[in-house]
Amino acid sequence: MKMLPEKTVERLSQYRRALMLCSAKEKQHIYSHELANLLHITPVQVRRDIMLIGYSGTLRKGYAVDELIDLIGKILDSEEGLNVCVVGIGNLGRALVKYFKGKRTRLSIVAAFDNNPEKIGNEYKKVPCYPVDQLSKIVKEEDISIAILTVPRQVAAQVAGTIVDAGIKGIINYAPISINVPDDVYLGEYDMTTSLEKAAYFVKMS
Amino acid sequence: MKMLPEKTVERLSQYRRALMLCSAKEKQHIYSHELANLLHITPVQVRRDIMLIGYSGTLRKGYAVDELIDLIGKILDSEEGLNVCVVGIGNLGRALVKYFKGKRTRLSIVAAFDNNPEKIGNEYKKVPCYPVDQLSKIVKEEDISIAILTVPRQVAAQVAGTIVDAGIKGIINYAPISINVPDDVYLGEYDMTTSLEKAAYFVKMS
DNA sequence: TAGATTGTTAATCGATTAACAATC
DNA sequence: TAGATTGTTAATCGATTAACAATC
Repeated sequence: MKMLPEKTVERLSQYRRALMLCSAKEKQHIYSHELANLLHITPVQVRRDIMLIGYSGTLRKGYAVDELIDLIGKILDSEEGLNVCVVGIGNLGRALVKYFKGKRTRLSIVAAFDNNPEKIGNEYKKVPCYPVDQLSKIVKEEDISIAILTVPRQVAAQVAGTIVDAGIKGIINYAPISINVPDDVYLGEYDMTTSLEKAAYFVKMS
Repeated sequence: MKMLPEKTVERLSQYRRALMLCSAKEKQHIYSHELANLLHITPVQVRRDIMLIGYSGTLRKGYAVDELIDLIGKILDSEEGLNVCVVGIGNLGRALVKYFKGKRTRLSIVAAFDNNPEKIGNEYKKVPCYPVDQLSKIVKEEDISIAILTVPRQVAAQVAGTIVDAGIKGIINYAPISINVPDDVYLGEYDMTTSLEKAAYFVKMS
């Protein structure tokens, strides 16, 4: 299948989560406007996204919840699953491990890395913590393809280099500085300072 | 001044941080292409953003670092400063407090809220923790205008209601569900599951 | 049938990039 | 002068929304 637009991919992830809540409540069909309300977007956008993934609803009945969940799974998930590591196991790293651990069968956090001797060798939510200099080795052993970077600003660039050299294919960067990666490595940057300053600007201006 | 585009506001926050690092290294001028490299964007975009905020560089010399920092401050920061609270002081809430505390003079985290009795009454990085049912009172007393929401999914909707009722003007939602707020309240939603699933999709497809 | 809903194309909007004039 | 750089308009690109046909 052709690559979907970024924003559609983001919404598919959110549709799935909303749909799984519906499924848990035994709701079997859902209208585009209902799904739209759950995500606070428009019904047209929902229908367009669903059109893009090639699914069809039933007129006057809406979309079959479980079918749509399965289809989104086929699109978003890798058949064999992907392994993820967290680099930097401070508060933010632990929040991520705690949140993701066990949430998805096809996306699992299998290792953490840190340089604090007190943390190395420990497990957090059953995820073992290794020293950063073993990153390359463990990434190969455990076949890890995505790294979540939650280290302090000062070491972010250097650690990012280590991660890229280890052959990681995607990095999610929560460190408060932009990092540099080759073109063939996916990079998502999420900067909490920027989020907060942006909110402050729009609150001030409104 | 007229409202700036969202993306420009985000980049201004990042320009400022990069510029402050330059300033700390006693670098006094910076070219658009240097600033662009630090953020991994194009020089044209840097120049266009700087044009939008009405600043001018010097031909062949670039932009004066400290002047630009000051101007971005005038645009992003409120003169009187804004107060912020964190609602839900788990790992993620603590990560945010630890990271922001003392970072900005015009944007301070002044309170945390939680319902866990072990946390109430404690301070974390000098930020006091109150029970959620005192939110409205404390928000008024401390003149808080922005809330960062880091509570579990199950209670997010309800807590969001409490926050809106207390008169908060901006919410940054890190809870893994979309929340509903009136039109006049700024809402930024940052969903870590979506970030990770998006990365997985593009890694898989690349 | 009338109303509600899906599916899809075309128009619009917002953001980025290309092109280039100005000038040190 | 030639080359490097800023500043700005116009073109392009990507995403959303409006409009509407189809149909249960």
